[in-house]
Amino acid sequence: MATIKDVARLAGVGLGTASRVVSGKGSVAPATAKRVRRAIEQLNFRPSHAARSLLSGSTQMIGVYIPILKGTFYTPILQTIDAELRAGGRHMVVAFGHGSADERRQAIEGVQFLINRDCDGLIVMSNALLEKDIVALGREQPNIVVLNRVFESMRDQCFCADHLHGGAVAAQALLQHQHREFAVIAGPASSQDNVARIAGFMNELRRQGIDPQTVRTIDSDFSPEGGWASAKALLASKHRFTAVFCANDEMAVGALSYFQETGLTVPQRVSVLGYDDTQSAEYSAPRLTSVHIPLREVTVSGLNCLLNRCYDSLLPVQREFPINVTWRASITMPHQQRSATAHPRT
Amino acid sequence: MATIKDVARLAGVGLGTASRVVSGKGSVAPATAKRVRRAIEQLNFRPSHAARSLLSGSTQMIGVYIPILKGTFYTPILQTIDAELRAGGRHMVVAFGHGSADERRQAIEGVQFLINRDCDGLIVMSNALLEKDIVALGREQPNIVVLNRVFESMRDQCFCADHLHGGAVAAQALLQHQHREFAVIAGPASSQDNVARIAGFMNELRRQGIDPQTVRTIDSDFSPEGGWASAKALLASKHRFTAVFCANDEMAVGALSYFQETGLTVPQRVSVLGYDDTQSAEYSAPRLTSVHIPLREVTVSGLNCLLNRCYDSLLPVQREFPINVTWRASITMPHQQRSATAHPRT
DNA sequence: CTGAACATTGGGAACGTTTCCATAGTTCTA
DNA sequence: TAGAACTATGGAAACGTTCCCAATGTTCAG
Repeated sequence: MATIKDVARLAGVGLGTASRVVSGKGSVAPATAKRVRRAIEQLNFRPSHAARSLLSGSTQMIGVYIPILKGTFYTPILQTIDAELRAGGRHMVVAFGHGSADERRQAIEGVQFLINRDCDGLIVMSNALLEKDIVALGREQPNIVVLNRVFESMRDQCFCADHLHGGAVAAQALLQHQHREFAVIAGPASSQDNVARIAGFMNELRRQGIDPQTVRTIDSDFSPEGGWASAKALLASKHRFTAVFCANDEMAVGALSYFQETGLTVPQRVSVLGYDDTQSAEYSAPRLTSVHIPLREVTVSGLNCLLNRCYDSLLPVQREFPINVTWRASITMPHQQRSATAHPRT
Repeated sequence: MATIKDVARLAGVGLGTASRVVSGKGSVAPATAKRVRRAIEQLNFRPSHAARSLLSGSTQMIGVYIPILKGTFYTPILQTIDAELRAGGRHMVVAFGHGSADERRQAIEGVQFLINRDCDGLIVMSNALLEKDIVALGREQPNIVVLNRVFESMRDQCFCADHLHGGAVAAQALLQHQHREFAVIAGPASSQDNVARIAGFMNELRRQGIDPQTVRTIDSDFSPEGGWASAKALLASKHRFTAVFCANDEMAVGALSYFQETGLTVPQRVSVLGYDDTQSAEYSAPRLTSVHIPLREVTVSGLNCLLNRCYDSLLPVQREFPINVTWRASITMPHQQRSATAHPRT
């Protein structure tokens, strides 16, 4: 690989001049610049990032930690980060957890890995991390932004939609359609955003005169498998409900699948509401009505906040994110359906 | 950030000695090593990758280009690459295309970007790239491996399941269930692996005495939207069929969604077969029977081949990949169903 | 006791940039 | 026309490693 010295030699100029042409800083006589550019072309010279990083102390590299790359939730986030970053000539390096056990250790290791790789900044998503973990990590690399979760000790570096409100929106959607008997398929209790949306849902129910005690909640794990199994458990429990609120779309899809298997048609016999409005909601059978979280805006704001920290730029950052529901086909009025337990074919 | 000089000074040793302890090469007296390690601990020293790269000429970084991160096809690939790489202390940097128009230019730019970032090697997936593009790119960085597609000029760097055979497997699955009237929802004609699986499907049909002319094929785009629209077009065309072969799961899911909307129950009235056996097949409604491609093995083999090139390791590489079908609920015998066009409720 | 073999150590050179300073040449001002 | 103010240029220093060579100390065979 040609170096800038080769370029300088070929162009018959000094090292400094060649460098000035490459980086575009400082003044160079037009004729000289042209000669240098020709040499660059001829040698197919491209500056070494390693050398630049060494000198500048900046790698132009942002690390992203994602607990698991499965399902449709995280992919748009990565896509967004990559696009934004690459537009600015920087790049993204990713570390994934591999799911299953010991997520906390995985998260710590993953983030550590990214820090060791000299990332200028980090974007972290994890429910398994504890407050003290993030604090410890932050000591090594203060440029951290957290998505979809808030740590009290660093609120201004956390970007998260108001899931308490999101839960309320979900409840309203169902109440609006005259539903009064509910079931809930919740995410894991360890997930902060899950508990917020469930709490929001229950609060709104209470506010509208429905006793949260009457709703049967099953805790699951955000996966379609979990949704499927929860739907099964729900039906087995003989609890009466005309609508199910699922804490994310993946579980809703799993539930849809189970209902279909048992001949309980949606929405004719049960209404189903999803959450997140991810791609899996769009073409499920039936298409899933879901609470829409503007994840793109959340991501961009978080990223911008990070870039502002790392490179003192002044990118716009937004802290409030509107939540609404995307209406599709999985919800109808209950007088058009009979209670789920009434005639399950199972 | 502490440097190795600080470590040496604090430990009261020379630069070389400190370096020997850090890298674990060369001999150091146990007592000295201990002092150095303590200094490392105390200063929280971590070696600079930039400096190492500069000296060694290797970044320990593998670039991955993916045309678009949407749906469930590419995510397990990324997950696999990340896990394998990270286990070896290396890391992955990703560049995505943003879909839509001009995929070829996007792919070239994306790969160029990765090359400029000094990746030691590249994994590329793209149907839009031309033979000459990959050749040109290969001149700049010869360590390239291509997944799920084969370029004639670099067969040994391409890892791809035998989709011609995959298509045949698909046909057999349907024929086995007594189907004789078919429709096909195909991927884009520009996609090499798509045309292979369709050709394989048709060949097998012919071999078993069915005229491929009698099957109605609709070209689509691998997306659920496309599958949905194609299913609609299929029904509108009044073509008779008892089974649909979809060239990937995403389109199959879209088709399932459309069939559900129009009351055409699957598999009672139409059988649907997917391809790739991705996660979207697992919890669709009904669960989708799909041709299983061992994508993990393909990915690992490709990656290993690349690592062998980059770091002359001797990781195992596999070139033949078994294809079979994962049976779920979307296929049944046609005498249990009536031809799709017979009574569409539409 | 002597010299050879070996273990341990210190420090300079090099990797490929950018930045800064010094120098030379050129234009402008009074 | 003298000097000031620029512009254009070359090259040394520095970034943080690793590798190599030289130097020192230690052990051991004869």
